[in-house]
Amino acid sequence: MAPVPHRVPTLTALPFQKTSAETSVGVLTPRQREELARIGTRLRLPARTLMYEEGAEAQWVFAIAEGVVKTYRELASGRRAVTAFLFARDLFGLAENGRYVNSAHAVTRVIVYRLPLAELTVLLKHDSDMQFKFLLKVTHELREAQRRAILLSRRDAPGRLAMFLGLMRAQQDREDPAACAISLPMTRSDMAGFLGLSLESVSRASAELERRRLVKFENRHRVRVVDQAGLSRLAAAV
Amino acid sequence: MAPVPHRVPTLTALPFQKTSAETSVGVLTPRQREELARIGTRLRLPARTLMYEEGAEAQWVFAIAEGVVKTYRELASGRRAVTAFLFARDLFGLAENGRYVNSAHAVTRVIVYRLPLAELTVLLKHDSDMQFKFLLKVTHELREAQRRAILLSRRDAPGRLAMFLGLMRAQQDREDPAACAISLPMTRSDMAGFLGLSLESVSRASAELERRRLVKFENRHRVRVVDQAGLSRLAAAV
DNA sequence: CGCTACTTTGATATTTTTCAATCTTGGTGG
DNA sequence: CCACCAAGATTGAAAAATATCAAAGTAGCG
Repeated sequence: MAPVPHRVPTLTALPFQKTSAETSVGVLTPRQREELARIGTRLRLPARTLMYEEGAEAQWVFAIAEGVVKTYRELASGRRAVTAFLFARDLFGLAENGRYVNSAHAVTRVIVYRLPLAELTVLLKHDSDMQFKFLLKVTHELREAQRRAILLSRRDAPGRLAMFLGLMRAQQDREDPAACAISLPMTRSDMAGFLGLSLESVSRASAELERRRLVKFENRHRVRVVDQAGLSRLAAAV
Repeated sequence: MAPVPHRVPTLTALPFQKTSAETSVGVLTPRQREELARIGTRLRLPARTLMYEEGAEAQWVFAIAEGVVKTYRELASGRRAVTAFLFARDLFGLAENGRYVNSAHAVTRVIVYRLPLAELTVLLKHDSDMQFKFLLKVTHELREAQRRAILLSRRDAPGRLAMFLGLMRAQQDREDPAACAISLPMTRSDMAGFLGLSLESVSRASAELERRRLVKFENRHRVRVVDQAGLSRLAAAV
């Protein structure tokens, strides 16, 4: 896949129907990207920026051009449940009854397009083809959420972590298929919030994967896959 | 909300933006419902009918008029992970690259509309307003999947079950707001698959909720809520 | 260079899973 | 109409895993 310039917003998703080439489509046309750029604002935000909070009035939808974002909910216990990690070409901030359902934080430095909901709605209703691509995208995110639910239905921490590494790898393959190292820009605490584990369990599961010689942590935010087959086997052994 | 006749297919979802009344919109117009009915086939299926299997070629999308459907995946371990329970006015069977990502089974006797994917796609691209309602619906299902992920990130079985009962209650409130009993048409095994617990744990959690006098099981498929406040408190104590 | 936030490691407690046996219930056929 | 059967559900005891609490170790950043 040719790299897509990020001067203007775009999306990727898999189609409903079979395509001859298995490339992910849903990429917007240059024309559609210009239209989005016209109604939206390009923002460059430092890491750890709070982009919006759960329950706040939702005026915008966001499309990521670069970087990683997490969406999460604060639970009554004080725990933060991470609902998703989002990457370049992903969409987030779809509100319910005019209010955001999650909070959103920049994990790394990010470049996002902030799209006003009202104008986006008008645009989508006028451009049926673009709307279809949004539909594909949201469907794609639904399937991602289902995959995560399957991950969470596992009981063993090393297995959950192995699946998580698989998800991250698949994500990053789109950007750089040759990479044999997986980047984990989020903290262990974020991972714990995503994996439904305690922070300590994530740490121990990491050590366990390393002990089994499946991966090697080059540093806290970078894992090299040592035994791809073994890691995949563990990830698939749900 | 007035009951909607099910002669023709429909959908419900919550809007992105704030509506004066908080009723769930996204309900199709009579005209749109007729268009769907025209391209689709109304099917009446007995309980336990297999509607499609994971990996099969996806020719149709389904809309439920009556009854309950489960979508699930068979895991390598033999466990069945239930990805969703679906009810009247829900949509399922959205494929990826022309193949179903889950299998679908009728839990009860169901009436569904089977919509040919190719024709539906054309229809959506022509009827921008209907497509927007599909977008709302899929977004709604995405949020449901996120809620479930939060449920799964809990560790305690009684808490998970309490949240599940809350979800079921919210679902059934749409149909019959006055009901103080929750119907659980699925088996304990299905619930276990949805909750990421063992069948035995679901059984024990049910007994525990009853012991705490939060609910009373009238029979295996029907629970009466005895202490609504206590049940909600437990469900919210994530 | 030292602080602070993040991470790892250790020991114990809690919870669920697992394996096994028993009990119910709904459907079927004599 | 009743008895039987099989699938589904419950209960019990032991084992396995993670959570929790506590303390020590790292690493990045000013």
